[in-house]
Amino acid sequence: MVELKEKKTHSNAQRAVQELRALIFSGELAAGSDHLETELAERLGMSRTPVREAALLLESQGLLEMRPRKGVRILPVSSDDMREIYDVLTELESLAAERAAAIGYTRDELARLNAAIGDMDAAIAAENLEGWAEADDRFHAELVRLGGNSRVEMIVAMMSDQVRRAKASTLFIRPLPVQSNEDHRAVYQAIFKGDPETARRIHRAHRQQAREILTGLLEKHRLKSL
Amino acid sequence: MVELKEKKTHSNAQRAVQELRALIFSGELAAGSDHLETELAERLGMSRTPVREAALLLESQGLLEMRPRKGVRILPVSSDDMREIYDVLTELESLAAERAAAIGYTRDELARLNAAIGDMDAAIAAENLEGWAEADDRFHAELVRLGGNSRVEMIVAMMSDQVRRAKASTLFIRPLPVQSNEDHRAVYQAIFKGDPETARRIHRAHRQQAREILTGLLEKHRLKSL
DNA sequence: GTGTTTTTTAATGCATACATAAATAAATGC
DNA sequence: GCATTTATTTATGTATGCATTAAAAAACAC
Repeated sequence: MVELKEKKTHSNAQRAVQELRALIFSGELAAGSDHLETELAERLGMSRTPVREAALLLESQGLLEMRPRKGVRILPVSSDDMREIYDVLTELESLAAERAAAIGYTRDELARLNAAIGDMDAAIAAENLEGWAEADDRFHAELVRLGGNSRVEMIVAMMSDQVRRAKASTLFIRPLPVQSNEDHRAVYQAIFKGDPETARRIHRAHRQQAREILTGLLEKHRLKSL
Repeated sequence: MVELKEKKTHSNAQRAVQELRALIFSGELAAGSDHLETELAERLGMSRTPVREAALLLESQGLLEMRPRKGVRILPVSSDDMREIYDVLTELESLAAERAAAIGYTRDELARLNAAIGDMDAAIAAENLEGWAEADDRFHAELVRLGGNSRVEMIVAMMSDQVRRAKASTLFIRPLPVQSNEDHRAVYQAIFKGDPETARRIHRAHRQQAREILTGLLEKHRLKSL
């Protein structure tokens, strides 16, 4: 059998991280399910060593848990977890908004943020929920990037990962987020005008409201974990 | 040669994590220094495998960096890093203070927090800086614990680790933190009385001030990295 | 001496082997 | 039958070997 020799731009361990993430987000590795290292290794076509290293990383990111002899467990996210995560996101994103406003960006530098807002509007008009969710993610990621604190960026990315699956599950039981974009615009304006207090205050309120809506939904629908 | 058969309560990988942390905090593995996996493995009396796993974990915690062929680099902490870290700590600890106040604890449940404040007073009176630093750490850790958000706890612990070495280096060039404990008491009071807004506001101001003092010191003494 | 190519060295990334210990099944006693 | 012990299985944790390849050293040209 002839091996296809593809150029290896990534190490196997890196590939394992990416592929495991993809499997988790797609739900192929369901929340709460257990998987032996050997099984995952075979699935990814590599030995246990790089799989183990990848799993160790994903464990530190809170996506899974390695339990001796029970295999790798994909962590479910409970509504309590969701509350914790949203609280962290609220604080750190508000900080980012404040800092972004304090730094003072040009309209050009804020183009991506603005574009995300536009895309959300368009998606809402088209009732395209996935499109809206994608643009919303983009808005928040860009906001945090503009905040200029690499640690905040990292933590927010990590927490966002943890809720990503939940978002997919709740997307279709949510109300259309029409109010949401007014907040986004107001945050954008405050950043552009260089008004840190306003940027913080509005974004904070925005996030707290999002939290209430989401946790309310989860409880109403008895979704204890995702 | 007879092997001493000690009971192994921890895996080698866990031991490696603990010992590497200890070596880093003690400065035996100095910030900025490089160390080959083989060297560390020999030093810890185990093979490369568990050392590698430990290093992977510590990398995810921001204590070191694994660079192919260059070995494991113990990460220095620049004054910019310090600013980032303090900003994160400010936000998340303030959240914890607010939540702790909202939860409403009895005097008994707040005993450890109160004890830490007392110990700081005593240490200041005795001009025992290490003692003060230890009690200060204890205060902050307990505050965060009372906040009841496990993710906040984890992140704060991680960030605190990153500044731990810096604290040791700057401890003796700092002014005696006399004002500091008034803030601590006020935060304690607000939590005990169940006043979330006050708890948040005071702790936030306290942390921001600490940040200013520390970054000011670092720049004054031209300590670019630690 | 300086810049370029070739050779050598050696650190890592990964596969593999295996001892250990947990979990399960089988065997035994009553 | 049921409880208890023993045997068996098997997933992990770790050591080890090796191919790969980046970096260092050497050889070479000029």
